[in-house]
Amino acid sequence: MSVSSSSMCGGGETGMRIVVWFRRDLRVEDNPALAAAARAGGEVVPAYVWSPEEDGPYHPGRVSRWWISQSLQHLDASLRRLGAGKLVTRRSTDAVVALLQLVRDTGATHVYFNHLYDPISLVRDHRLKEMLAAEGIVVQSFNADLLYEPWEVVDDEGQPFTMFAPFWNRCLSMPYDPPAPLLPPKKINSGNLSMCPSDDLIFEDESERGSNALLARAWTPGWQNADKALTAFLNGPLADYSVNRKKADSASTSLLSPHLHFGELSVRKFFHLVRMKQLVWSNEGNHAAEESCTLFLRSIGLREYSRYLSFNHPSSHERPLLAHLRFFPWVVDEWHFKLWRQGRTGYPLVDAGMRELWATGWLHDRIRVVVSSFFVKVLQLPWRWGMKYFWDTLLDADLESDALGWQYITGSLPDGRELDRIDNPQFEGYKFDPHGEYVRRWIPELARLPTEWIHHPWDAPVSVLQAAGIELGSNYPLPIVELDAAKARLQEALSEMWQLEAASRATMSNGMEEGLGDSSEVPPIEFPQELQMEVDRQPAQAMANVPMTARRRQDQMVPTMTSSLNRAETEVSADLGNSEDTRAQVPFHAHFEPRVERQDAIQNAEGPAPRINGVHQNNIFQQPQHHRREAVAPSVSEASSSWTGREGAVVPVWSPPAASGHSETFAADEADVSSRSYLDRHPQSHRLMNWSQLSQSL
DNA sequence: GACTTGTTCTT
DNA sequence: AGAACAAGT
Repeated sequence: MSVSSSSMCGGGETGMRIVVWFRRDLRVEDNPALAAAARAGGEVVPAYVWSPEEDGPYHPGRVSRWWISQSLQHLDASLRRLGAGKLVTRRSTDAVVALLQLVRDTGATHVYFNHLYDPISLVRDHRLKEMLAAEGIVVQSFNADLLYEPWEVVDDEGQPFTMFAPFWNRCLSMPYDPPAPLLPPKKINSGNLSMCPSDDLIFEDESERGSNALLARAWTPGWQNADKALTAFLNGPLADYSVNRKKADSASTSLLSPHLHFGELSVRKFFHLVRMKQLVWSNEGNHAAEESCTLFLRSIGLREYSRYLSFNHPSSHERPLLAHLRFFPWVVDEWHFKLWRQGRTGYPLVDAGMRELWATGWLHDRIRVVVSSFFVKVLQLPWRWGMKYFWDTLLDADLESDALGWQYITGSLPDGRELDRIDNPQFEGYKFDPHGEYVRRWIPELARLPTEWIHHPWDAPVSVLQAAGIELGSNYPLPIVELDAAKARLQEALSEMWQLEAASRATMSNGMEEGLGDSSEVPPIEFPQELQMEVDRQPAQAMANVPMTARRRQDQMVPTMTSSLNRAETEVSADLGNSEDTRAQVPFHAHFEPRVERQDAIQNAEGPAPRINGVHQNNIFQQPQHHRREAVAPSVSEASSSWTGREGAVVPVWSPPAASGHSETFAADEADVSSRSYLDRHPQSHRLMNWSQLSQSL
């Protein structure tokens, strides 16, 4: 190594020194990278790098940042208890650079970390591995996040699955079980890190402090708390999950997703414990409880599948998987987008959901489907906007899961929902919220409306509305888009989509050369201003420890009470107490627009609305998959054949999935030649993570 | 017991 | 839309 030992903060004796790089695996238990480091007996340098600029528009939102900060404190305390010095933290615009620096600072000889599967991490980790290897550092990476690595789960022909059901069936019938969870290491051998510089990481700014303090009332990040929550769920709501999961409030759900997202909880431990419960209940003949386990495991399966999909189709967070969807003429209407975010669409269930999301950073899975389906099918807004808003506001924001969810809703999965069938929020309302309690909790304006009308106030007799103190169009909006109008518009849009698709096919077969697709690519619809505010537009300064706010949306500001019990006690009573003032709880930017403007907007929506052709007019040509066989990158095929235990030195590297029956219809996000890097093939990912900027800072 | 008709679910 | 399932003829 080129660094002299005198400059090393760890003392510099010639032993094995291992940097354990924590990311979204903020736990001590069942953490393969940490366990391997502890077992190796060398000195362990636990490290965390905060480099949000790398994530481009998908850098963590306020609530996520709050969670990280809490979780890191918890992790640090745990590590110290085990004998580790301290969690070394670094602030950088480039995690790879920061780690190289840390390796030099500490004289580390090894770097261990656990795998991630989002497109940004796949590329970054691959680069890290190459650069460390070039410096003679040993890199080992591990599976901590999944039951099985994506490349382990393939169909009978050895191809990746393109549908969830067969994927999950295969996971459940693999010839070997997912590894049993590891216990926390008994002792971590620490070098002397007292001189090793750490940066203070700042995850919130002044304006966020108040809101964040409220989060702490409802959530306790940290792996040990995650473990407690897990136990509570397994012994409590799990048994009734199959009966209760339809209810819109969160009493029946596990509330574990933020813990899972940050890796505070090991899915494998989770999986094994649920399976044990299932076995017990099965033996007892408790059919409902057994079914609950099956259903719950399925939701773990969806999480697995989201990583699987992201690995096999790295652009699935920005481009529809089914090629024809790229021609869908999304309606670019920022006003509707705003009304949706504010919970002012005139459809009570949708509005209640959006207000809960804003207020708490949480939404029941069913309601997520309702609001996103409304977004995509009734408003026909670009799905990426909705996904980005979810990303910014959800406490469990997770790029892979959210991409899967939105692709599902958009009809971009071979086994997803059809795009052309509009769900009726009124019917869904009576399904998920039969007594209107959920709506009344989040839309106090409607609190006095009888259940009969609660999900369709526009049908209510004037006398009923008057008695309830509701004046539609002023107190509470009329539907911003009528369902019938939406259906008609959707049909139009779909036929336009098919026409464009056919036209592109014609162009393609008209003798354009194959493979020109990528260069003429039309970028996806830009995010509107409101969604860009969280991106730091300043040129990033290395090591600058600035909070990343250039222009910030007005913060979420309602107390965060996620357990419905808490909610019932505090917020409801507060809401009902003074129904006049509760508007203060409704998210809005600066002010409510005057009524007149709203009427305009409604008319506007029903008349010709501004549209732009979704994406890619010229170039959506599916790459003919000539290279199927040789399409697997060497490192991956090596990995899939030699991967037995956890001790891999293999970093998952994206490689194009070979064609299977379905991938004919899949968009060509994974064009061709295997020898080129993922980045060469994915110009959009360059854009996403500002690759050029990162390269320059090297 | 083979038919209907209705309901729920789909990532 | 279509499959799987339930409950009624």
